[in-house]
Amino acid sequence: MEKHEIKKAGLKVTLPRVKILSLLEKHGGHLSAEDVYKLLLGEGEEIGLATVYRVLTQFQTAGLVVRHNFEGGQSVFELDHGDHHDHLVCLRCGRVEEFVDDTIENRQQAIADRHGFTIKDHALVIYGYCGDPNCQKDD
Amino acid sequence: MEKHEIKKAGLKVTLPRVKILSLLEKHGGHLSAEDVYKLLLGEGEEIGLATVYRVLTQFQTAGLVVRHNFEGGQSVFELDHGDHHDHLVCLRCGRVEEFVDDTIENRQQAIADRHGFTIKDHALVIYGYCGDPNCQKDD
DNA sequence: TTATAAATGAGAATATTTATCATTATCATA
DNA sequence: TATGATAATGATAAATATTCTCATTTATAA
Ligand SMILES: [Zn+2]
Ligand SMILES: [Zn+2]
Ligand SMILES: [Zn+2]
Ligand SMILES: [Zn+2]
Repeated sequence: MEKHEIKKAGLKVTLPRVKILSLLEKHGGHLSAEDVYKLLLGEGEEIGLATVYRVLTQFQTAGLVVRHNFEGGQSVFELDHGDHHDHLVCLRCGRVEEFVDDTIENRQQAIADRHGFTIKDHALVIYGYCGDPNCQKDD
Repeated sequence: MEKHEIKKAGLKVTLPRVKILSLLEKHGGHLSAEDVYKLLLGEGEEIGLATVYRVLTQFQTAGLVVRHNFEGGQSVFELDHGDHHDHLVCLRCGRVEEFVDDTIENRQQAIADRHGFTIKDHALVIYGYCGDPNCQKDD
């Protein structure tokens, strides 16, 4: 239940927080702050955009969600299920697919070691055209 | 010579374009549009920020520079020497180091194939703390 | 040299995100 | 359950990054 997760994160259980977390759980995908805002408005909820940004950032700090900075404007957020993954993003339709590759993950560690870096995070995004015929046709 | 590269790119050879390209060649590193703007102002050049953005975007389109969207606000630009590479970014001092790993590059292609994606581009950024003692100490 | 088309620079406009602050809601305690 | 200290909210302003507009200047080919 959302309330428990929010409490566990050390945050007060408020209506906006419950609504945002529920939406992320229901939707599943990768949503921008504005997406979340508009979807909640569409559901008849009263919420402010500033609150959405604030809460998403708090959820990120608490480890409930991850933020991704794909190309093009807005950050997107998704629930953090603890399973790190990287992304394929379609430049035509915006579809996002997820993947993990242990070989890549391991190579990154080796590279960081060689450069004397301590890894805190990483982001691998493959941009391209997804399998949809409309996205594959070149113009 | 810069003039030739600009002409080759199908762009008129103008003072701002030559200055920006020279700066990128001289500096070598990863500069934001604002960095470029301020460095040129510091050299006594008269140039507008809008022109810097415009020209960098044109250079990117022409394949003279690459744009990277690291975490935290501004895009950064570097000369495109045709040698693709990915980046290590220090979260403390901002240092940027470059690397290429053929294994990672190949794995990406395999992943895209499996998902039916046609790769157009990709970005791999490893964030962490670089070797500098000031950056390694945790607080 | 001149005409034409393109480029520039200043500032307005847009887009995304964060900060401010008066009001409201939460929740531990009584 | 009522209360009050404290934290959260939402409207709006502000900050940040980038793009657009347009009058003026500049490049280049004839
Ligand atoms: Zn990964
Ligand atoms: Zn994902
Ligand atoms: Zn790469
Ligand atoms: Zn680089």
